[in-house]
Amino acid sequence: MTISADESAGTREQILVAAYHALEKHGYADLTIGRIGEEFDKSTSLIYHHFDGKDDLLLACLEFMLDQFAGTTAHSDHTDPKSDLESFIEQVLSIEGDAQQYQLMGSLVELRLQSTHNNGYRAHFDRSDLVIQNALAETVTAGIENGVFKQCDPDAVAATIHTLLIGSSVRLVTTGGDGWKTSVRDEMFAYLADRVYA
Amino acid sequence: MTISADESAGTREQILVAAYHALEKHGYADLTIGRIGEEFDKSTSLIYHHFDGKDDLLLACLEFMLDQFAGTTAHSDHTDPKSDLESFIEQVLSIEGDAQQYQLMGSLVELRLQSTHNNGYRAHFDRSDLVIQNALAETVTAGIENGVFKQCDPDAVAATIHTLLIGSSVRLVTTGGDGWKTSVRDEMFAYLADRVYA
DNA sequence: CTGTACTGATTGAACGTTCAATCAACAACG
DNA sequence: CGTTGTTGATTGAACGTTCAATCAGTACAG
Repeated sequence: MTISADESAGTREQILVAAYHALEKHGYADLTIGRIGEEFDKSTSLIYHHFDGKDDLLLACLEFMLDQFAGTTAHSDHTDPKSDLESFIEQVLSIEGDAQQYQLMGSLVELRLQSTHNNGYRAHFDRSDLVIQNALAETVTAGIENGVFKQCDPDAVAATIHTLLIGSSVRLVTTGGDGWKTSVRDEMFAYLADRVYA
Repeated sequence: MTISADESAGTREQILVAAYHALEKHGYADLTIGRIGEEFDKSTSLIYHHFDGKDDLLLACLEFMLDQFAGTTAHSDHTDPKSDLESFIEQVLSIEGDAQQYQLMGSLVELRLQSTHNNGYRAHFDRSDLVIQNALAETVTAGIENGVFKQCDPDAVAATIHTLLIGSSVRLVTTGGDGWKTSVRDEMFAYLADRVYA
């Protein structure tokens, strides 16, 4: 999932991509309008011609990323729900390898925390959680219909996995050790084996 | 767990308590040295006489809080490990009721996120995770020895619960809906019933 | 007299945002 | 065809605010 914008893209989209790259490079805490401006070839103040301000831009950038995610994840064929589930989990837990994705994950958690003060962000992450959880629940439902999974509550399983992955993301980007990681993975798979897999 | 400092306390501790209350009141994002100064009766600039700076003060405040936590939690008699475990979980999941504790939980997540840029914070939360996980693991171990719990890996169970609670904390302070909460609670207890309870 | 605790004023930097001015494209009109 | 008016994109400079940190000076204890 690489994001780029050639010169043909509209200015507004160029700015969105610039914000994305600035997030990758600096994280949210060190993100300034100036640094976003450095990531594209026009003037920094032009941003205010296309967006109401910093928050407006970042919110649009989040929507941009979520659409990107929804586009790639949605409409899986659901041939192998078990591997869909496990590779989704693995993708989160093994993100340390890619430095950019790792930084981006940190930025996303930082942005999520802004929901505390800002209702716009809160609305976004409410929707974001819904999208991700529904994708997970759909996978579980498909597995039940395939007979690969036993009867269970797909939404509850999805909510639990998602919450566990949020916790894992936070620990990944904020703590040093990784002894917890294999433990959590093992227990999560044991939970799935007990409660979900047929 | 109420924190206060009467006039007899040393100035350094008064400042720590002031920082704690400022965190409760404003959250980390809106926390300034000035606002910490408002929370105690001496001059704001006095802070720099007792601490190297903002980061130094907040780190000391975190240590202060962790010691407080370790003091109250440690040395439980472990008579009823099952209820110890469940009330710990419930305490996190039901924090919305207490506005101050809720704000503080948000602040703690915000502070945790600083580990991304700041090694001092990272070291603290490494230790903090260790303390909490060890407390949980001790409870599980006690349960196994009591015969209330079946044979399992106490550290792995502790890591999983702790990660799930971190994720829950983040969702609690950052999202609106709470449909996920009862789902997660139910699945978590089902996980415990399958993997831990005898 | 010496050092420690403490204070109020001040500094300097960073940052989001605004704004007047310029430029390029294009349509209308005589 | 050439002039003029209009609109949106773009720029660089500047403003106002916030905030962490510093500093010179005062009070007081030993």
